[in-house]
Amino acid sequence: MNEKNTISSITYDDIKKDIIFGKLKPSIKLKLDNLKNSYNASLSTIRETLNRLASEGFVKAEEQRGFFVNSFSQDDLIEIANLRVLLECHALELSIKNGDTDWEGNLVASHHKLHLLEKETQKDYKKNREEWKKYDWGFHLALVSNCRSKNLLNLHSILYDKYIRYQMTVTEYRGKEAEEEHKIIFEAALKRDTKLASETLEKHILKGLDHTLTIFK
Amino acid sequence: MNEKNTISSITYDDIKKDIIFGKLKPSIKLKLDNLKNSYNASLSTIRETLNRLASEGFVKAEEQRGFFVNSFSQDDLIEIANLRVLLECHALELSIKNGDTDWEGNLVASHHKLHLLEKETQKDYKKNREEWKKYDWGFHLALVSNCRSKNLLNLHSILYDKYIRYQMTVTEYRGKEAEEEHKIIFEAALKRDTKLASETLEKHILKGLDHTLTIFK
DNA sequence: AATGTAATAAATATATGATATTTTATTATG
DNA sequence: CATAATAAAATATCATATATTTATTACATT
Repeated sequence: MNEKNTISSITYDDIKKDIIFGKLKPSIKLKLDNLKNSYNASLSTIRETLNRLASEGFVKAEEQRGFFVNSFSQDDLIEIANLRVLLECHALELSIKNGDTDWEGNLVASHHKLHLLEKETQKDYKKNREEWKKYDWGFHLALVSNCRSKNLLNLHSILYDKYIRYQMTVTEYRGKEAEEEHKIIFEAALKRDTKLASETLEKHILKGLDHTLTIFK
Repeated sequence: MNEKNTISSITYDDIKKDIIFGKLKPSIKLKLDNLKNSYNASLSTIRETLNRLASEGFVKAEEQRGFFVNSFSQDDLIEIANLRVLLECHALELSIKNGDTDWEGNLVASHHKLHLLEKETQKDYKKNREEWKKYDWGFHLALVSNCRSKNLLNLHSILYDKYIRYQMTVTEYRGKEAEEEHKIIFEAALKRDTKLASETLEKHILKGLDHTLTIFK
């Protein structure tokens, strides 16, 4: 149920994915005619998609001059990381407070799946990036999913993707350290240790930021 | 310079405004053909606009079933108010910390203009709602404008509009009390009293929430 | 000859109207 | 009264036409 049927939504997913994983590189111009051919959709459909992505901040729309993949900058990355800390830690705290059995079960499952994949990822990061992102997202979403604010969850998911877009350009996997952080956050959340969970999550995001900032050096 | 030339951007502004001020009522279906006629634009242009507004959360898009003005609910309003507190107070604190002369000047000006208009507004709120919103926004923007995070400012402006959409349906003006809060925030910001400014801003938003919640009773 | 400006051509974005597909409403049938 | 078949309405998509921007060329000035 709730399948994505329309060309529009398929195109949206495809282009967004290509931006996040760097197939469509920062700052490049998105020429409508090119996109039309590579994504097999009409101009109107492409424009709808780009307008949506522009609203979310993955694409920059310049009136009558066209669309561009949003550029990278150190400041932008720092802003995004800090906002992610603000929203995700807040959501995590709410989530833990509201914590119920379903949430806990889902959290255990998603951490387990992430943990399994982390081993694979260490072998060949580049190859497994998409998979890794899927399970990392699954875990972080499970953490905050019980915050009872759809508005907050929406904002958070966009911010997560923006953060990850930068991270996906870094060639080395942060690995061991990040896994350890995941584990601490996970266990703290189960124990309802809001403070430890939130503080470790903040560290986790900011250390990821540091790791990613190397691309600007 | 930087004028809004395209039909698309004009239509976007118009429809957004009509949603915020309740001319397009919550939950109603936005039939493309009707909009096409009332806003004098082609179907594709209307669709572009609605896709943008859907991304921002003013419109709900249901695949192959069309577009609807986002519905009202008590929970949604509470979520929005709380998120506005989180983001706006955070931005205010940053803004005050970075506070410079330009920021201060702009703040004085915008508070002055708001103060002048508040007197007018008391006479005939319904008539002056649009004007009031413009100056209230001017003041709140001036407060946070120095936070040095474009990402934060973008999110904040959308949240502000969502909050105000609810408030615009309330017939009575909160008046005196809100004006007093504005004044305290303003003076605290000038004195660089971050704590007082932030705490009063939080109260201000939450009292506005209470006032608006009456529409659900 | 080098540089700046104006005129033209090409590329591109914007906007529209026509067609195809899907959903919703209506009618017919068991 | 429920279900199936049909008709109507609405959405989604596309192909084409118009307007704007960008690139190229020609011309004039120092």
